[in-house]
Amino acid sequence: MTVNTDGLRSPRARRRRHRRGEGALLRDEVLDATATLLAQRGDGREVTIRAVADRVGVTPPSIYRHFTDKADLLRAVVEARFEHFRTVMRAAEATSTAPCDVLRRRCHAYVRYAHDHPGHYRLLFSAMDLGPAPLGLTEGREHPGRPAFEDHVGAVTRCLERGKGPHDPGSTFIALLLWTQLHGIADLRISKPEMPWPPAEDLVDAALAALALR
Amino acid sequence: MTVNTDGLRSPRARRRRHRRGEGALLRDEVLDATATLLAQRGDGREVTIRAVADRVGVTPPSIYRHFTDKADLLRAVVEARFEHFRTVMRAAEATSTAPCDVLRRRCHAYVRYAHDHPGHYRLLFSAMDLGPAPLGLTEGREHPGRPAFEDHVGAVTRCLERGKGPHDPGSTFIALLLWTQLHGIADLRISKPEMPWPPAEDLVDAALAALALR
DNA sequence: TGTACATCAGTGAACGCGCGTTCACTGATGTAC
DNA sequence: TGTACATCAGTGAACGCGCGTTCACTGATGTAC
Repeated sequence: MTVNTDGLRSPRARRRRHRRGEGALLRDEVLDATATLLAQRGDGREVTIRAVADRVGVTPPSIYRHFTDKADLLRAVVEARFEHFRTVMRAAEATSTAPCDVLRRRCHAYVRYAHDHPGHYRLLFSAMDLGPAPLGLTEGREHPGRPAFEDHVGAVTRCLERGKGPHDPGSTFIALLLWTQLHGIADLRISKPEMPWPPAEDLVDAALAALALR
Repeated sequence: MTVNTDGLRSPRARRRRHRRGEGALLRDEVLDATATLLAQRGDGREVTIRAVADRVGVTPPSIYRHFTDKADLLRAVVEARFEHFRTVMRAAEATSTAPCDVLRRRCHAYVRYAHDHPGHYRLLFSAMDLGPAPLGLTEGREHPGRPAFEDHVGAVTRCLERGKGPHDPGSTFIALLLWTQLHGIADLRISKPEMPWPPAEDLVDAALAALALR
C-alpha cells in the first residue's frame, strides 16, 4: 500500500499487464505481496484483499483469478512461509557436522527468524486461524510445518545420541521441551518488547546448557 | 451473544434497567461480558461493541456512557484480567512455605490458567494491540502485568537462594528464562493443539529440574 | 400525602467506512488462414 | 504479409454486511415543595 504524505492511499504506478499465457505470474506476485504485508507484526486479519491488490498494482477482483478466496490465499502463504522457514533453518546449520553445534546454530537461527520476521513467525507458530478458515491443517493433507518439526526432532536426537546408546525414546519429549523454550523466547520478545530482555543468544545458550544439549 | 438454532443472533431477554444512581453497575456488567467473550481463544478484534452490548442485554450506545471507546474498554479488561491472573497465581501457592514448592505450584497454575482461559491468556501475554490502540502501556502508568512479574521473580529468587548466598544477581535472568519456558508450553498448546503434547505438568517439572529449581 | 420536575439510564435510528466478493465488461495479444 | 478472430489478463462498478460511533430522544425514578 502506497501512502502519500497526507496518509491517503494512492494508486501504484500502473503496471504493464502480463502477456497472454503468463497470467500465472501474477499468482507469485500476489503471494509475495501478501507475505510482505504479513512480515511486520500482525496476523491474517490485518491483511486485506484490497491492500494486497493495491501493493501488486492490480484491482481486487484480479486476485480471484488465482485464489478462490482469502483463506485460500493465506493458506498458500502459510505453506510458502513454512518452506522458507525450513530453508532458513537448514542453511543455518552451515557446514558444521558436530550434532550439538548443528542444533545450537538452528536454535539461534530460530529466534533470529522470529526477530527478523515477527509477522511471519506469528503466522506460522502463533496464529490460530486465518480469519475465515482454520489455519494449516488442509484436511487430509499433512500439516505444512511437519517437515520442519521433524528436522528439529532429528537435530535434537542426534545431539542427545552423541556418546549415548542408539536411540533415546525420550528425545521427542526433549525436542518438544526445547521447542517450547525457543517459542517462548521468540514470542515474548515480540509481544513484550518493553521488557528488559537479555540477548536472545544468552537465553538460548542457557536453555541448551540446562537441557544438557551442548 | 445468544444464538438460536438457525445460528442467528437473537435479542437477550429485556433486562430491567438500573435504578437512578446505580448506572455505574452497568460498567462492571460490561467488563464481565467482554471478559466472557474474550475467554475462549481469540483476541480483541473478535470482540465487537455490538456483541458485548448484546450479551449484557443493552444497546451499543449504552457502552459509551462508561467507556470512551473500544480501546478504553479493552484496556480496562486487560487490567482486571491481570489482577485476576495474579490472584490465581497467589492462590496456587496454597499454604506451602517451601520456596521451591511454592514456585512449582505457581508454574503449574500458570499453564493451567492458559489452558482454562486461552483467550484471556493470549490477551495478557500474546496480544500486541487492542485493534485500535496499543495494549498495556497506558502512557505514564506502569504496566498492568508488572506486579505479577515481580511475584514471579521473587518466587524464583527465593527458590534459588535456598542454601546459597543471600542474593543471586542472575536470578532475574533465570526468572526470565523460566517465564519464556512456561509461555512456550502454554502458548504452543493453544496454537498447535494437534501436536502430540505430553502432559503439561511433565514439561513443567522437566523444565524446573533442568534449571535446578527443585 | 400529592404533584411537578430535574435527573439520568438507556434507546432507536442513522452515519460513513472498509471489507470480501460478484459480474459483466474491455482491450491487448497471439494465432489461423 | 495482412487481417479476422478467439483468448485471456485484468477492470470498474456495485452488492450486502457488520463495524464503531453519534445524536436526539424517551421514560422511569427519585426529590423538592
